Amino acid sequence: MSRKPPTMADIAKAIGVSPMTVSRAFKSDSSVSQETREAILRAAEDLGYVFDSTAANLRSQKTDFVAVTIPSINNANFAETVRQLSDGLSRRGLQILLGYTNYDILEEERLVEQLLRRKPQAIVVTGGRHTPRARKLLSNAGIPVVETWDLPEQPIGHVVGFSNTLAIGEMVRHFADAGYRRIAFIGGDADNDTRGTERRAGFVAAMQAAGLDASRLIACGAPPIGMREGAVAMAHLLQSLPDTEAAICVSDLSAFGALTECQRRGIRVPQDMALGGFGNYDIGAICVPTLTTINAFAGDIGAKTAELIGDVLEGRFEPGLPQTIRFTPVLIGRESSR
Amino acid sequence: MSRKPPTMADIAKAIGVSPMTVSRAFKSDSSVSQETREAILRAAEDLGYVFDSTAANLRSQKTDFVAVTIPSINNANFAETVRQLSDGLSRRGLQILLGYTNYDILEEERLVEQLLRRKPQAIVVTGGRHTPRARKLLSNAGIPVVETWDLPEQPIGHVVGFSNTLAIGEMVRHFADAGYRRIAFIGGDADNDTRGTERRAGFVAAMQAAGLDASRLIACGAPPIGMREGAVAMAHLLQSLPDTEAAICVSDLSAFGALTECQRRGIRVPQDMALGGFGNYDIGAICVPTLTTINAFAGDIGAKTAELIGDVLEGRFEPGLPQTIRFTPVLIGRESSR
DNA sequence: ATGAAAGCGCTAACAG
DNA sequence: CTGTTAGCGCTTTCAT
Repeated sequence: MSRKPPTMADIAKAIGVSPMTVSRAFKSDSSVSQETREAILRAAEDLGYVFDSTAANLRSQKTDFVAVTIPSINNANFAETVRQLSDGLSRRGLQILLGYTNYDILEEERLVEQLLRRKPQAIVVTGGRHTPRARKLLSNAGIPVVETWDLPEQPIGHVVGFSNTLAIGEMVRHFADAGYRRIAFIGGDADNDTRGTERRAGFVAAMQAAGLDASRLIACGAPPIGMREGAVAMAHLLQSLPDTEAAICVSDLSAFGALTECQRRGIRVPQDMALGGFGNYDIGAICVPTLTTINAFAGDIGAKTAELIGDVLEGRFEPGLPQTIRFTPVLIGRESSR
Repeated sequence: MSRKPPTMADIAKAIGVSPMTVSRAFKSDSSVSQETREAILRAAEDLGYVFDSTAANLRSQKTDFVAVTIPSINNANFAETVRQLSDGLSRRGLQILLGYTNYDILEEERLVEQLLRRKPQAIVVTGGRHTPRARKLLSNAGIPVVETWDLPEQPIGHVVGFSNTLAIGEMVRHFADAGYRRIAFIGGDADNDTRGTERRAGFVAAMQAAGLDASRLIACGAPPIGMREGAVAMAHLLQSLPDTEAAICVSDLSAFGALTECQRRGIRVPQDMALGGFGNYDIGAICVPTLTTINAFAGDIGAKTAELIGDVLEGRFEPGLPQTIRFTPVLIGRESSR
C-alpha cells in the first residue's frame, strides 16, 4: 500500500479536464465553471489529494513565507510580538518561519542565511545590531527587511521600534520627581544584551542629567535575565549598597525577582525600597505590590510590522522607500513606587 | 539594477563546470575536489548567490520541515516544549514550521491542512483531541505524526505525553495526606481546554477515591487561563465557600493569581489557605511563598519528541511501529502547602 | 471557460 | 571526481 500521493494530473485524468483547470479550481478567484470546480474539489477529497506548495512555490517564485528572528521564544514580550505578527500575517495569507538567535549575532547570521534560502517574501529581525555579513545578506535579499524593537542608527530597511534609552529616561525622571535620590540599575551588563545595555546607558545618562549619582549598577549576567537573576541582583544590591532607595530593573521579570528577595528579607516595597521594571509583563500588573513599569507595546510592534509588510508587499508604498514606525513607550506608575 | 538573482547555472558557467558539480559542492558529504569546491564557493559569494531551497525541495521531495501546532505561544510551558523541540530538530538539520490553534480544534484542522501542503517531514500536534477530518489528514499524510502533552486513547501515531489525570491525583493525595479536607479546584471548566478538563476530572476522581467532597469547583472560563483569572477565581471561592482549606489550580499561573488575591485580603498562605499549581513554571519557584506544583516536564517533551522524530526519519525504528513515550509527572512540595 | 506548451532551479539516476 | 539527461508538480503564458 501507500502509493505515490495523487497530483493535480491525477485529478485531471479522473475528471477528464486538463491539469490547468484543476489548478484554477484551487484558486478562489480564477474562472472555472461552478460544476467543474465542484467536481474537481470532490475528486480531490476522494483521492486524498493534498496541494503541493513546494511545486507552486518554485513555479510562481512565491512562498508566502515571512522569516522572523527573535532572541528567544521564552520571553513573554517577544512571544507577544510574534503572536500579533503571526495573527496579522496569517490574515494576509502569510506564514511565519521562525528562528531563535539566542541573543547571539553570529547565530543570527547563520539563521538569516538559512532562512533566506527558503525564499521568504519578507524578513523581520529583532534589534539593529548584526554582523557585517548578515547586513549584506539582508540588504541583497531583494525583499522587504524590518528591524524591530530598536531604532537602529543605520537601518537596513524598515523599522518598527522604540527608543530604549528614552524609555528608561522617563523612568528615571519619574523616580527623581518622586524624591528618590539613591537609585540603582539592575541588569544591562552583558555585551550581547543590546536592549539591556541601551537601557543601562539610558539610566546613566538620565541620572547624570538629573544631577544624581549613576554609579549604582548591579550586574545580572548574560540574557535571558529572569526572575532568579533579579533576586540575586537584589541580594547583591542590599549587601553592597544598603542605603539604596530605589532600583530600576532591566525588565519586569527581574523586578519581580528583586521584589521577592525584598519580601523574604522583610524589606517593605516601596517604603524601604522602591522598584521599577520594564515591559509591562502580566506579572507586574497583579503581583503584590504591583510594579511600576514601562509599556513598550510589544504586541503593537508585531501588529504594526504585519501591517507594514502587508502594505509593502501589496504595493501600497513607493517601493524602496523605507518606513520607520516609532512607538513612544509609556510609563505606568504602580504600587512599587510612590 | 536588481537583476535576476544568480542560479547554480550561473556559477557553473563562471567557473567552467557543470551545474551538477556546483550542486555537489554545496553538500558537505559529496565528492568534489578541494580546489573545485573552493572556487565554486568563492564564486557563489562573489555573485551573491543564495541557495534556493524551493527548487531543491521539489526535486528531492524533501523539505526538512517539521510542522508543529501548539495552542498558544503565550504560555511558558508550550514555549519551553517548542524551544527544546526546535533545538533538537535544528541539530538534525530540521526547521520548525509553527502554527497556533488558539485552543480550537477547528482552527487546528485548518492549520494542519495548511501545514501539510508545505510537505513537512513530520508533524507534531499538541493534545489528542482532533476533528475527524484532522485525524484523517494526519493519518493519510504519509509522515510520522506525534501527539504530545497527552496520552490519547486512540493515538494517530507516536505519542510523547503524560497523564494529566494521574498527575492531579498525586496532588490530591499530597493535600489529603497533609490533612486538608475541604479542597477546591480552580479551572478546567471550558470544553475546549482539554488538558484543563482532564485535570479537573482527575481532581474529582481522586477526591472521591479519598472519600472527600469533590464539589468545590470554581470556574475560570476559556483558555488561556492566566494570573488574572486565578485571582478572580480565588475571590469567588473565598466568597462562596469561605471555609475552604486548600485550592488546587489548573496551572501555576492561576495559582499565583490566587495567591495574590489572598495577599491582598490578608489571608495567609498556607496557614489560612493552601495552594497547589501545575506545570512548574518559573514563577512558582520564586514567589513568596513558593508554590507546590507538578513538574510535567514540558521541556523534556520537546526534547524527546525531537529525538523520536530524528530516530524515525533516520530509520532507527521499525517503520510503522508507533512509539509511546510516557512521562511521569512529579510532585514538587513547596511553601504554599504544608 | 478551458487547454497546450514550457519551464521555475535544483538533484536523482546513471554514465564515465 | 565529473558530466548528461530528465523531471519533481505546479503555474505562467499564450491560444482558443
